Amino acid sequence: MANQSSQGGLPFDPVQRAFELWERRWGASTSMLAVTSLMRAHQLVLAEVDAIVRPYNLTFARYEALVLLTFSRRGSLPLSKIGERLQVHPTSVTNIVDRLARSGLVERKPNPEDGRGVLAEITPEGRDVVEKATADLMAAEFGLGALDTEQHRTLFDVLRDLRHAAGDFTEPADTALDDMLH
Amino acid sequence: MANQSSQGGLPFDPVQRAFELWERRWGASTSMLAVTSLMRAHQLVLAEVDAIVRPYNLTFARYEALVLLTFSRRGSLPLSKIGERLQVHPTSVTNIVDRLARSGLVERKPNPEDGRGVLAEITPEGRDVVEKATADLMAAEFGLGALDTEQHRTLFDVLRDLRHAAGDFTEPADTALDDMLH
DNA sequence: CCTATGTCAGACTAACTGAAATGT
DNA sequence: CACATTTCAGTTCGTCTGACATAG
Repeated sequence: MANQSSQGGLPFDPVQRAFELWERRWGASTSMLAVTSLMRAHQLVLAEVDAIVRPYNLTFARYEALVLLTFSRRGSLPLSKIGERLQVHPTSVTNIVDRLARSGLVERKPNPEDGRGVLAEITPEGRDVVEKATADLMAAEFGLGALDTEQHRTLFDVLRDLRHAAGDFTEPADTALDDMLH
Repeated sequence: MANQSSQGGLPFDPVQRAFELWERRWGASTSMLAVTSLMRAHQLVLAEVDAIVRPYNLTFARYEALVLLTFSRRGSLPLSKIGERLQVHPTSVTNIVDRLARSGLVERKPNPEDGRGVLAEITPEGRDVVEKATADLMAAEFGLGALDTEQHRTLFDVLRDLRHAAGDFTEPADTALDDMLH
């Protein structure tokens, strides 16, 4: 993407600097430290994955929608389901699917089970693009190559607590994933 | 903000579900798991802090710019410095400062040390708004009240490694912050 | 002359509101 | 009828490019 965030490189950690100044003014706040870290890390990672996926005329959001379709049994899903799973606004789903359809990666179909509904169905070309983009993303380790598996897992664990508290899902904590990773 | 992301609440963890399906198709990728977690957590936290700060007619980005100004010696900074510190694009800085100026929280001044430059200077009303918004954010623990100090710190540590690898800053790892927090 | 600072116009992504069409 | 699904028009936010005026 060669965007703003990938060129800078300050001689000090701006997040830590902000924390120190903050502390003098309002007292130490570890949540401020964590939130600031999260915002900045997100910006950097998003820039990287967007750049990787850009040659396929995708954004990361569009890529995620495409992946979701490949995971469905029939290769198609109602737009409403896409919005629910990816947590994107209905009008944004319309927009994302339009964009994918214009690129020929997806087709709009009427939903045979619901006259109101529209299905987005992935095309063969869409499947091809997903495979290629996925290979690139995995080769680049989604921009997280500098972290080890332990750290990936730590991130997931802490952020899962966060997401759960924020209402992202209601399922009680389970151990299924622990089994898979060990 | 009462936006899209705060209403849903799936009966299962969508990130974990995606990871499981992913694994069957392309093999386990802990970086995929971490990135997906990061994206989703960011969305939720941003929605929360934006909502907290909204009554002051601020977004979190505008709030951050305002805080940065209160940290400066003279209460003013060149727009270029603001962009550098917050990692936002020059045209976005112009935009953010315009918006703050329209609300009377900031004033544009010519830079006496550089005829090309413009300073954004925080107004007394701006200082007042920062104090109030900060109190609200700290009361809400920046939306991270569900996590403990240990987890905040863990998040910072892992994300600092990530940011460092992504070129956010060049300083070698140091222990100053460890001293402060223990 | 070359570079840095900021602004402007214009495109793009995505979220949001509110309203409407269409079906269940 | 109330409700759900999707679309549309219009707004906001922030990023980006490319061009430009101005000044170091």
